Amino acid sequence: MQFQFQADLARFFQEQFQCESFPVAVELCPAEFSGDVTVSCFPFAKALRRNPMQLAGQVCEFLAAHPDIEKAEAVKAFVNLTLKPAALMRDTIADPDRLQASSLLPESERQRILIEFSAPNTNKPQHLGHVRNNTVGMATASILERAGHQVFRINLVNDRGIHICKSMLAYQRFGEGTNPEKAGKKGDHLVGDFYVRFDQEFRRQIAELKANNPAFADKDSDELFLETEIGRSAQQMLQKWEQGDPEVRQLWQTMNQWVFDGFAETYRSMGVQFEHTYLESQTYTLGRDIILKGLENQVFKRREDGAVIIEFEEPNLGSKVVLRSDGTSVYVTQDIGTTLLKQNEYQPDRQIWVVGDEQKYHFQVLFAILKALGYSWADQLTHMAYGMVNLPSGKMKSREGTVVDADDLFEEMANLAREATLQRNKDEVPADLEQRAQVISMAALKFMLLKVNPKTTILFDPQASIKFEGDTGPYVLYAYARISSMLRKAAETSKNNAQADWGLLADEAEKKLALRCALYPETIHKAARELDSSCLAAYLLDLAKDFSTFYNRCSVLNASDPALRKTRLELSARVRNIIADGLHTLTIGTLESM
RNA sequence: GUACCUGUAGCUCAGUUGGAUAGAGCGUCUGGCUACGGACCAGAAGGCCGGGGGUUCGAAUCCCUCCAGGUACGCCA
Repeated sequence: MQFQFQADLARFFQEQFQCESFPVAVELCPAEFSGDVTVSCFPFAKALRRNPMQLAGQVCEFLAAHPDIEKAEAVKAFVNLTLKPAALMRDTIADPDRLQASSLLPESERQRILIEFSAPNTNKPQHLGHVRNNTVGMATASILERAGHQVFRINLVNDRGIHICKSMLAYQRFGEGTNPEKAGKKGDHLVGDFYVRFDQEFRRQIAELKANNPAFADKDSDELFLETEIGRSAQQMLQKWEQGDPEVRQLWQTMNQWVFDGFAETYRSMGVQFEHTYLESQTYTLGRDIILKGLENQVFKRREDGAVIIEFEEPNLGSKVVLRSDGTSVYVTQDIGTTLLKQNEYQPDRQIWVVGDEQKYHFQVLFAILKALGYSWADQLTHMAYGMVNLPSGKMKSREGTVVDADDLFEEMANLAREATLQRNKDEVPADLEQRAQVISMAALKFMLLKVNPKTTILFDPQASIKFEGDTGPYVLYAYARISSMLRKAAETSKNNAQADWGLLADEAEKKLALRCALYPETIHKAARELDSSCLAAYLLDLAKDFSTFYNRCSVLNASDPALRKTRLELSARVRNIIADGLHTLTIGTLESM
């Protein structure tokens, strides 16, 4: 918000106290006081080293005489202002271009930003946890872009490793030559079934093993992996894969392709897109040379057993193996390699990883190593750690089948949205019913995930499902559809060429709505600066709520005179544009009717 | 054991560069349709902001401590 009187007040301070100029902030006046906006005098009191109450008196006196202000009232250290409607509208929404332009960051602050998210494994379909990652990743990228940054969305698919070999092995043994077409199943689901099948067989063998060897009785099953026949076979398969065994590679290629095809469909439903997808099978050896070079430069050292390690000065980080004693890479080594690759290929000013908060330590280690290696950009790396999605029964586990599957969830949600839409349109089934069901259900789901702070752990109750009423995506969509409907009607019935006159908008609800609109640019800035979609989601709810209040109090199409009607239509149209802009920034679509 | 995260209304969550009487939604209870679209609006009830101490004119917010829940600390990824 930027009002004329703020600049005037700043000048007043300069003259009155012979001081440097400092910014004058305003906020919305709380509902329990009368006024449109409030000036808090605590910041001035600090800057000027004066009594805040006394300052409030002076500020009140100055502003009461200001031509834009109808009434100024000092309450303790606050000055509550009622603005003249014409001035309020002039400084908030009368000029939509200004609103649009000010939501972009200044040129000097815009960066090239690379954001990596999703990063699925190719042994199973995606579940609600991945949906949160994808949604947060896409929305964050989109928010950064909206604020003026240049953004590159990157996926790094974990397409190799023991977990994939498990699915492959189970397929060889129990698959009977099936494929997605024969099974009538999405490829990622089919491969996931074999992952679960592997685990069943593994657990059967573990039980058998424990029954026959009392010594194993209290060991946990991960420790006994190589004691089982099927575990050893999976290990052997991984070794064959690494040696490039043609048969294993062929099967790997085939099953991975099934999964990629399945993922493509899931991504399409969600509107997820990447500038580039890296495959771990092509990058996993990259970090090793850098480690060896670092070993020469004494960033790392070789332990007696041959492993290469780094010892951190920071005690909480301890020490970390970066090359195994057999010379192969570990997880963090691979990430060092891919980070450098991305840095070289995209030359970003900043890299962001959207990865679960359980990997905080990993990223601390990664960033600390890159810093130790002397890369100047190493302090421009951010781990955007988000919380898990848990079920009432606890954590989701793919191999135990206790997950909310992404595709199933999308389908259920779309069914609910379709029913609700039909319920509302009993007379005539809308031609675009499918489209509506898709947009509404995705809006509900994404909004639910985006309105909470990314770092909170979400509890998702499948029984309670996802609501379409109250604090939801559909509520915001509904405000948009209502305005659209109103504007359509206005276009049909408009017979006059009345001019908008902003001074006519004097109702509480009209002023509140205009003020809310004016808060949009700073909300975008905050969301981008803090990588937090939730403040934008909360803003859109407030905006939609303020619109609904206005809509119920102030008649638009049947307004008492043509100029008032025209002005209210203009106001509504601006609200509609902001809702659309905001929802699209959260990667949520809009509907003209619902 | 050490580090980090979380603890706010019955439930799900906002609110921290310290500022007015702590806010929404759901649920519960009252009202509002001769409708510019009821996926709505107006209102009520519901809180020692996990406990205790401290700093401050002022603390949900900062510091200390305790309690509860979660996560991480692999030559797994």
